[in-house]
Amino acid sequence: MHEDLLTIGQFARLARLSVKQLRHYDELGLLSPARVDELTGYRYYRAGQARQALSIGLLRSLDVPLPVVAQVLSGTAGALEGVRAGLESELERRRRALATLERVMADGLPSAQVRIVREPARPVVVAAEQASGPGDIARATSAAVARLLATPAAGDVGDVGGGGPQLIGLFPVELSEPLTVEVALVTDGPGERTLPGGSFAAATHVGPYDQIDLTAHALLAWCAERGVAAPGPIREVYVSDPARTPPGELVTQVMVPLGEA
Amino acid sequence: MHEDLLTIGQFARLARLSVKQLRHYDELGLLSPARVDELTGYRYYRAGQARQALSIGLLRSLDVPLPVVAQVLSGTAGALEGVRAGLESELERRRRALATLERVMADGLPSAQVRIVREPARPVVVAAEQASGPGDIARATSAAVARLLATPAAGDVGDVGGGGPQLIGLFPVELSEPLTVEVALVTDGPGERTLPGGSFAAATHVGPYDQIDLTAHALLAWCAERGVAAPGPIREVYVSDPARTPPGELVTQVMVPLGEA
DNA sequence: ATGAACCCTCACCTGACGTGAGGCGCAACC
DNA sequence: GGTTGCGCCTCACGTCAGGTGAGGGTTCAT
Repeated sequence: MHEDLLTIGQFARLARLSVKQLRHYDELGLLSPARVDELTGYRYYRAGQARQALSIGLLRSLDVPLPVVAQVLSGTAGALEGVRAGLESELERRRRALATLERVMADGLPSAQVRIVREPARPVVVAAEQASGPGDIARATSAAVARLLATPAAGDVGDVGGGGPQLIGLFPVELSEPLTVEVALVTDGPGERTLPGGSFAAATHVGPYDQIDLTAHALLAWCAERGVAAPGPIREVYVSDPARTPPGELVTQVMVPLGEA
Repeated sequence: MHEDLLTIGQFARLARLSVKQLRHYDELGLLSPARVDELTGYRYYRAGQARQALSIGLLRSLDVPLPVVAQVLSGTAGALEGVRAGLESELERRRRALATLERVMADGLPSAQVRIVREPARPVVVAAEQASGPGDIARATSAAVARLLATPAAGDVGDVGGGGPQLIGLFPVELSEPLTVEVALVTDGPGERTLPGGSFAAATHVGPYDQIDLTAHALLAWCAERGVAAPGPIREVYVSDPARTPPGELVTQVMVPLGEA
């Protein structure tokens, strides 16, 4: 009687999905067969359901998770925006990861030359920013820098070595949340805070900012092998002017505090 | 006695890994503790193992899978190349997916205007290429086009409408492997093969080639709702010259065969 | 001695299916 | 009317790199 009903295999070919996918979507209530034989459990679909099935396949090929697909199919507007944002930041993260991986392949696992330096305490003004995870540190840092340089109090800044204002990034050693990134700007007069001095293990990073992890890891390995745990945040001193230097030649001092001595 | 041994928690802080990760790596044999208390099962690590642990964390942050991390740490050269290639193609796929998703968000789920057209049989020369999966179709197609246009037999080509040589892509409806993509070039005289004519469901795609899926899905939905299964490969007729048209304005005819009638 | 912090194993959860086992159902052919 | 072969069913387990929690033992400092 129901000659316009298709078995799951026929429908799968029509919709370019696997039988397993269709069963899974049925189980989730995302696409229920038009009829299910109560005795045998056989699923039967109408040809008209193929549009829905194809839409699921299309959205899945765009990496939209099934719960969001369900929202889209039920007509919820704007359900895709969160997915889009997530995919975009994931894409950006992967872009950086690939570039860094290529550098690791060229240079080998990082092993920087480590020096011990002594730094005086410095008066600074700071801007803090919360990062939602390790992958968000890059965004948080540049946001903090922008806020700091836009502050009117930044008029009284030092001009160390003639290289423009001296910025120092401060990053917690522990990656557990909440992750607070701080950027400090060295001032001439007394600042709102004093960045403590002391001795540091330091290494020079040459290359894009998003590959600083390589040098930081080498530095942390150096410290760890000596059983030293950093008593404060890792510092990055931005030596080059990113507006005038190509990313591959940017020079950054990376420093791990060793103590006040 | 062993005062230089660290508990798993201390070592985890030093290496910026979670305790769970360290236990997992122990289980996999990737990073075994220096000593395991036989009575209590407590794991103890040497500070010197931190470099290894940090390297694992670094490579994991670059999306290198743990088995490959193990190879790298055991000194296998070139172990990363396969990973790099995989990450690169995945990155490219995600780039396309994001652009397509943004178009879906702007235009809604695809619903193209479908016409029924009749096409004559045409003499053609063809180039075939294997694709290793749905994500590889773009590469395979452009490889086939390049091979076809480099063929010396392409001298006798038609110049339909003055728009240069007429290329037609042929893509199987089923996405199961092996996936063979073919590209046909219409010739004036008798070709090596004859592309069968018949009636087709056709829709016009405007936009980049990697978003043709949108129009194809709309077309397949149209066919599926009428219970029609394509008896041959889907055709794409490239109307615009990709060398002279920006990707957003490229025009392509997408056609699903309906039969010989 | 006691409490806090630390550590152990075991078991189950994530997403979106793929794979395979073991067992019926269905259509067609002889 | 039997048989063959394919299609369909459910159930259970694997993927990957861990996270989460239960329930219980250990270590260390008061």
